[in-house]
Amino acid sequence: MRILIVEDEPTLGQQLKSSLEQNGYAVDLSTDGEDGHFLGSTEEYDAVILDLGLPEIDGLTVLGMWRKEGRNFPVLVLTARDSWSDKVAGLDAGADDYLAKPFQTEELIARLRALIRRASGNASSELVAGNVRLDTRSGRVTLDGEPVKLTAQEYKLLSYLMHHKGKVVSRTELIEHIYDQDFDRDSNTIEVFVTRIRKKLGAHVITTIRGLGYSLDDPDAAPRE
Amino acid sequence: MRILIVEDEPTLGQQLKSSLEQNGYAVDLSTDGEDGHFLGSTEEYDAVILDLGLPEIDGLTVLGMWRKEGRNFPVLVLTARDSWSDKVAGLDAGADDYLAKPFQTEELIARLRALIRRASGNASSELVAGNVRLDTRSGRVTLDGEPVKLTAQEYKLLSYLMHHKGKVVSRTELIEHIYDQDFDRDSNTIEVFVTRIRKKLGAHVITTIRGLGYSLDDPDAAPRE
DNA sequence: GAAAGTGCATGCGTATCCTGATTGTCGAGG
DNA sequence: CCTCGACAATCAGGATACGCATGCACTTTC
Repeated sequence: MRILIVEDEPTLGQQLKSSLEQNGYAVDLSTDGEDGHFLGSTEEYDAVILDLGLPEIDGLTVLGMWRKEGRNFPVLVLTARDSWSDKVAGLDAGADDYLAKPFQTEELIARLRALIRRASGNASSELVAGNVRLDTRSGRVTLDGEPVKLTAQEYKLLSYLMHHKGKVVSRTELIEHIYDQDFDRDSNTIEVFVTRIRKKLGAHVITTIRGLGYSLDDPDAAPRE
Repeated sequence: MRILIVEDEPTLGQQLKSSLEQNGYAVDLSTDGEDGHFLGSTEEYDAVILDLGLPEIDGLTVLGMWRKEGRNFPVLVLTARDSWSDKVAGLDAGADDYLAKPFQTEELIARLRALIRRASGNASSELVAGNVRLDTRSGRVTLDGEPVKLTAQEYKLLSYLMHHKGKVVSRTELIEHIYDQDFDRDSNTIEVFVTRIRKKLGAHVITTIRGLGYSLDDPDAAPRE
């Protein structure tokens, strides 16, 4: 885990740096807003500790610039000022947490842990097979990055196949998982939807295994010409 | 956005509830740990406000149980005690933010906003999708820069969709997050409000995915079908 | 008490699904 | 190598469930 500290008081900055390093973090320290902004824009950090009372550029300004640039690392804001209106401004400017000086180092570290945990918490569960991607959280499918519109049944079928990538899935298994309970077993709906999916995503995505069922293979895993 | 408050002091609890409701949240209120835990385990919340000093079961215990069950909504912890060791314990137990009593209601709401914003992966307090902008701080919505008047429910629905931009949101999910507990699940209210929002903002903002739900797309991110 | 907001019910139009028939492929055996 | 049977793919038309729009009654707000 890599942390950036932007803090103009050298004493406090150094003290924080060594505390965090003792806790296993890699720490970069910047003492003014301009330099700090540059580091945050160019390097990759898991979290940033930002002092509001900076010379030259205000901390809030720096934060706003990062957010405009699309930087979305979690930011913990430090300030000597203790009025709640400042807190509100900081939080609304895009800060994720707030700590008023003076503070206990233990508390800072605990909040940092919580921030990083949460930031990594919403990782999107994405299934990938070749040039097809299916995000189960958002329920959306892309082909070579281009979004593809699937109907409800098409999505269900593709989703099941991608969850069982590489495995041969029989028609009855598909019917059992896509439809509820009693459904006319001898109908060719599955074939119909396989056809439709192939039309939208390309024929190669779903392989037919004659007499057994279908299979969805990842070309990367099994390179074949 | 739907919030759960677990607070044993009835006066404070009610006061918080109405404050949040005035700010457009759907709020469930629980006055003891056991009931609160049950609600948090069974219903869908976007954030939880949890008092540590509860009768029967301790707040920290409740929080720990939720996290063990895999519940990962953001939790804001309240406590009368002001020692930092309690804060550390709370944060390590899985809390995402911390507020010591007494506090300003404005600060609570600001922190709540920040929590929800981060939980949905957004860095800025202003949500943008195409030519529609929604400022969560002021509760204003603009279309091509022109302010648009939305009713309370319309705003709630749009806000939820914008917090989950790109995701396909089912009708039940919308109902669960816009309304509190008891509400008739099978009604066409959602469709009605979708219609009304489309009338005000244009039909293109909300996409219908037949059989699955609705989705709010950013034209920049999704150029063509 | 007027005005605005909310939620339910109705009828309508259409995208989506399923069915059944037809056409197309594969593979074994002559 | 050709033929034939079995299985799979495709096509198109009708049925249906789904979502949309509108009107109306109830509630809330000022």
